[in-house]
Amino acid sequence: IYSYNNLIQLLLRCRCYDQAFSVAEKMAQSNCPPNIFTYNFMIVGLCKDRCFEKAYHIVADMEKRGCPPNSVTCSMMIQGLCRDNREEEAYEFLRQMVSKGLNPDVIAYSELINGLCKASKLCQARKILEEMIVRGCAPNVVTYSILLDGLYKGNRIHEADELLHFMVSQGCMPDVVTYTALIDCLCKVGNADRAFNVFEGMIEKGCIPNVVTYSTLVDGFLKIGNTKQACFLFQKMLDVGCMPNVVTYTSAIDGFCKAGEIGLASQALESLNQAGICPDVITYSTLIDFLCKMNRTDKAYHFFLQMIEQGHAPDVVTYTALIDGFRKVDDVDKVHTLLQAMVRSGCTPDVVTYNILVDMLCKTNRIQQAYEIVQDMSTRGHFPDVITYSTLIDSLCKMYRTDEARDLFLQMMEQGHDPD
RNA sequence: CCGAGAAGGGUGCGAU
Repeated sequence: IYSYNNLIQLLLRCRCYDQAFSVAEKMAQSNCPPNIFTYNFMIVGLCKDRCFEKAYHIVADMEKRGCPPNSVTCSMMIQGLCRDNREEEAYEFLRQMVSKGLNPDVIAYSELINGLCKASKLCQARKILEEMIVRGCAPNVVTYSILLDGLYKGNRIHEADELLHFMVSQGCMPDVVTYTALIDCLCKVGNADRAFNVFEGMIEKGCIPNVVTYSTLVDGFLKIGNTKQACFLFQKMLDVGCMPNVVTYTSAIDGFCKAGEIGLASQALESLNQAGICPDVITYSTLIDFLCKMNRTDKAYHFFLQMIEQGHAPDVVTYTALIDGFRKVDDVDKVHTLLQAMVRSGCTPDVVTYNILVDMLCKTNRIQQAYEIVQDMSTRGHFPDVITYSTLIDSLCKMYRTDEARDLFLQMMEQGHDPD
């Protein structure tokens, strides 16, 4: 059975589903029938490739063949469905499992809560928390941290505070992830100083910050322009033997660049290389964006070619940063070349890319073409946001076409976008 | 021999 299961896992990793299925079929007919691990391996593979119909089929098969799904099966299905933005279906699946007498465990519930939180369905997520408690499944620190992070990111700080007290009252102590989520929340609202207090508080309580905690704080301080404190934390993490990773370095490079501390930025880039850490697509995009903003599109393009050489595929953000750079130096040809290259490489322009094109057309007095782009983006499923509208409105106002501007303003509100 | 949580990059307007 071990050999069979290993083989199946290997086949699934190579996406050879048919072969994996036929091995499982052979097992079923041999004197070595598939066990729960065999089935769960198959389900995790299928979910990763969004083949949910096949996965459902296996779950049904398991019941028929006397090897009913367990809570691992359940949580993997929920995870897969949630990653495909099918939270409702995930919940339905969980309910079905419950009705068949299977008690989902804390991980299955946490998966569902995580999926709902990531989809900003916080009220539903809270309901699941209550539901699991009613069913006698105690949430753990992971469950609470998921919900807390969701509430923080949804700016529901007060609710989060209450939940934090509740979790502690249930004897569940915050861990490094719980603290880091809170620290990130404070940093994101520009309050890195309070985040730092939380950081000191967690140490006092014996909770050791890790590389994510430090990276969060370094980024938080850089985002409010406190280079000094960011450097202090960077040094502190080295002192305590916590090694910065590609995220820490990239965050530092971005922050230093934006603060105009070019010396520090190149130092960080050098340290990254010396530490033998591989820059990733975000590191490259950060550098490319900075160079573009300095009007050094030539250098930016050089990094763009270099990243491809190094085997890092540029993504929509990389292309968009470059496109923005080239249009700001009025290199319209390059903008079009890049757009084509982007689409050819399988990168779909998103609302930010479109907004740049809209702005480019507006600023060259081609409002009509800008409107056409907005039409086009909508048909491709990218709907204009408050920035698209502001770009058009600004340009119309500057041309004294205030009636049109007002119409757009009203249209924007009708579409549910509050003016910022 | 199988499953869960936290950190980094791109777009508009803005005083003289």
